[in-house]
Amino acid sequence: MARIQIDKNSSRKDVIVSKAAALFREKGFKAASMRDLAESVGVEAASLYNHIKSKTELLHELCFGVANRFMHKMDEVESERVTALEKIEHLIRFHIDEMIHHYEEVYVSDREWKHLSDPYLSNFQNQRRMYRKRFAAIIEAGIKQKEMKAIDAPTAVLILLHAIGGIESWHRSTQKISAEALTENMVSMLVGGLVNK
Amino acid sequence: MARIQIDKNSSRKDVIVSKAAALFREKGFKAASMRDLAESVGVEAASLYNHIKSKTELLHELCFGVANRFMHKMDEVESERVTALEKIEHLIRFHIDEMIHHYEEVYVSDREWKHLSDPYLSNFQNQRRMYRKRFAAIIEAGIKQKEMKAIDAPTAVLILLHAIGGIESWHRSTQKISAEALTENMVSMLVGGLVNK
DNA sequence: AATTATTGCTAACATTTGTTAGCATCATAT
DNA sequence: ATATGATGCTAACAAATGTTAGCAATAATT
Repeated sequence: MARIQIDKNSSRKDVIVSKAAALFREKGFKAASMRDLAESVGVEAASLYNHIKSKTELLHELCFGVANRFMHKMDEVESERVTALEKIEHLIRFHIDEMIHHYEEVYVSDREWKHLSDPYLSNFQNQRRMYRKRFAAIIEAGIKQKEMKAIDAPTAVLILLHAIGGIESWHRSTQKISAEALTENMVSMLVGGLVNK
Repeated sequence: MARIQIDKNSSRKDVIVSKAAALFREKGFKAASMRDLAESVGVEAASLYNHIKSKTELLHELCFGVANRFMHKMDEVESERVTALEKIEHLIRFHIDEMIHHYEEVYVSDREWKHLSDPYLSNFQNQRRMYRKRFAAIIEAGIKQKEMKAIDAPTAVLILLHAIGGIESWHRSTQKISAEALTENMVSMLVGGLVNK
């Protein structure tokens, strides 16, 4: 009889959630079936329900796991006693790092949250809006201090966040430059686009 | 008896494809059903098949319609007799313009092409790869001419294309700045991130 | 060793899905 | 006015989907 293999510090549910992230990333939430997931876990579809309540619960776990990490980082960065530009760079580096090392979860959270259902959906959207507002506020502070050029802060946020999402293409490319080189190139280009030269 | 309304220069199929773009953008290709589409067109689901062969054909039309427009523009820009930096700016402006005025099609082509099936899938992926290669080549030329700073060209392409995809958020935001302001802000930040200051 | 709680399997379910067949209705051209 | 092709409708289909029930096997606890 098949059994879901676990290593210490991770429950069987964790294994399922993690496999779900990979699958949802590859096929999209809607196109990924519970039977697909079961196969990737090495078990029959019905058996998954001993560990999870529903397919959507998997999406909740992924989306809010990611959202919470970003919110926590925002708290941290906001309380740093450094220039606005440095705060922005810290956030950018965090985003890049997350996108490199927790690719699947972050990607799924970013692209598939539409398939959440209320009240989770509104909740998630609110968190997202808040996060961007706080991000924009830092940029506006930097503009006021003349550290950055006078651009529309919400637009800058949108550019930054989506640009970093492009790391998806890096993951899928056959000839990857190193993670460090990728990071420095991105930071250089994105911060370079903000500063008051 | 219901009838698909057409205005001159657009067939009934065009109407369906256009409604499909809006629907696929909103719900995603997999989650959007033919019955949804039929309702949005104002007709019964089965009636759609008098005009189209399959659901996937709709995705083909959208994806290759967009891809062709971008390829055509690339041909045009490559043959311009201007600096590499100007070529890049032209491409950026074209992307922004497409994303503003043909939002739904471009967005769907960008996010849902995974659901194409071979041979269309490979075909589309190839076109995409080619486009990015040509884009990167222009950047590399600009670097050689010292117009831009020495960054990894494929990474720069990935940043540019994904950043512009962020216009999606602009469309959905309640308080939009004008399309012109959006364009100039984006160009300023993206070109600013490239130039050798 | 015996009992209990976890975990997995088979079978089945109700829905939803894309699509087709067959027929009715409309618009257009003769 | 009649014929013809285009367009629409109802009904139905097979396949795929998420999920549940009931039972068997395994692991954990006493």
